Amino acid sequence: MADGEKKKRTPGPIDPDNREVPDRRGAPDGTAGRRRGRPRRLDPQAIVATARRIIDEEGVDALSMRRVAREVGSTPMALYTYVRDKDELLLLTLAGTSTALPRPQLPEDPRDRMIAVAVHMHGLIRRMPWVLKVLVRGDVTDKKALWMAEEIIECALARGLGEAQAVHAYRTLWHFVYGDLVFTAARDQRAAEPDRRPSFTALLTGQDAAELPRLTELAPRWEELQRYDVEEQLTAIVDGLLSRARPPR
Amino acid sequence: MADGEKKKRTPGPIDPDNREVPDRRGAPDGTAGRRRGRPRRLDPQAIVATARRIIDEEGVDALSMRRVAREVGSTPMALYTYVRDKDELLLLTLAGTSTALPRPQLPEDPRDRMIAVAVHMHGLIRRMPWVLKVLVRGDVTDKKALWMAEEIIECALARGLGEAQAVHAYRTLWHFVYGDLVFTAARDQRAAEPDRRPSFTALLTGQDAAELPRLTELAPRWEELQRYDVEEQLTAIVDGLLSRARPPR
DNA sequence: GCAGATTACTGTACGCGTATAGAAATACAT
DNA sequence: ATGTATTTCTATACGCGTACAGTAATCTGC
Repeated sequence: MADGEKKKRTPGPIDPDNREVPDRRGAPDGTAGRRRGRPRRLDPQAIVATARRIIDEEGVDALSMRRVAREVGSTPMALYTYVRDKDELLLLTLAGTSTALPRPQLPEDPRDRMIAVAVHMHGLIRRMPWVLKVLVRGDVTDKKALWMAEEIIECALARGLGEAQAVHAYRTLWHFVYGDLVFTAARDQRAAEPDRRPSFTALLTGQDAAELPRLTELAPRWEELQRYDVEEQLTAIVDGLLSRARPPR
Repeated sequence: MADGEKKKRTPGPIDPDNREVPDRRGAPDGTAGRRRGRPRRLDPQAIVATARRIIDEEGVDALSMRRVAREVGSTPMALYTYVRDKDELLLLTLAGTSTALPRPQLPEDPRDRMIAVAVHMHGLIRRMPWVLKVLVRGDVTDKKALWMAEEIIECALARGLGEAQAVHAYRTLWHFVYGDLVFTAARDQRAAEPDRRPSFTALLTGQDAAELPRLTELAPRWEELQRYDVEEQLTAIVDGLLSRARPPR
């Protein structure tokens, strides 16, 4: 009790896989021994379930700690017994969501397979854009999504990349996918707002034309030129990454 | 006045380039005619300047509308006469900041030049991580930063890419850079927190090993394997993108 | 002078995430 | 029984971004 760090947040964490963690402290064996302190009145699973329901029904913006607390019949701060902060709640909510996602049919060729997985990854998140905010915090915490990393790395290795190179390739692809999704989402949202801020292309005037001739030239078609096919870009990236392999002899 | 949309936010916007917009409404010619309504008591420039000072001195987390209002001797809501929301204030703050950034020496070869610009871009933002939050909202609003887009696109064209391809290449590079920065920042922050959440590699147990053999194998070295050299990855991406050029004949 | 019109600002309020302090409810050692 | 340790939950409070409604100060046309 001297000046060391105090232990906090002792309660068992919520397991993403819908199995209650049986409180390792109660009994040394597997049998969930009785807890020591005040008994729980909240069900950790119910908290996550409520959060998920709110998100499903009204979108991620409708989710608030106060709202969840109200709906599970408690106070906001009580939730903090089970989650460190709102982000953690989101993370747990996400972890349970992607459980039932079918894997697509994948090509045999490692290169094509890599591309296909990356495209799949992109499309997956594109359809549930709210996870973007969460994914930054905990990398891909969901085991159900790890097969994509596994596949990409495996393919990279099959094409002769070293272990480090293969992992780097995975991260590079993921970073691009993430960046693309963030900006696409931002642009979509911007387009939805009525009084949009002028695109930078509108700012290009006389004196800029001298310094930025190419941008000035392309400005009128800028919006249109921006739109690319993600698969094409991913293909290019994959080819670039795979070109780093030492040639198979 | 019937059922049309009401006009709001009539006040002239703040010009990023530190020149006051002279209120186009007062007089048709250039002379800044007298304004019509109640005279201003706040200086738009001062608002942005104060925001910038707070960020420089105490970091972006210290910035709040209330704080800025207090420091310019006004009320929070008064600021909303000049900026639509906090994000816009951040955007304006950013726009003025990057003014005095010197361009680096660049290689002549288009490919190397592309890579160099992308690396420069990455390093630039890496040194002021708070801009990440802002950049999503408005694309690159700062004219002083547009030369990088210009250079990249120009190089891509020089290497035989079509106009659309060149713009796509720029966006692809930018999306990757952005994604990389976001995740790197997130990881740095996570590492700084004492009680870090277990990395996914710690979650891999028995049954996972069967489904995810490669990840399980790499798990012990995961943290180390993640770290890549950005320039290497950018080089690979650039090469991949440039390989889409139709061969110069 | 005086009545709008127009612009700039004030006051109040809402819901938010969460820090902090303490109260309540249990198990366990005495 | 009685304290003590442990855990869970409650109460209160802070600062946040900003919606909304009103007030104040100026210009313009009469």
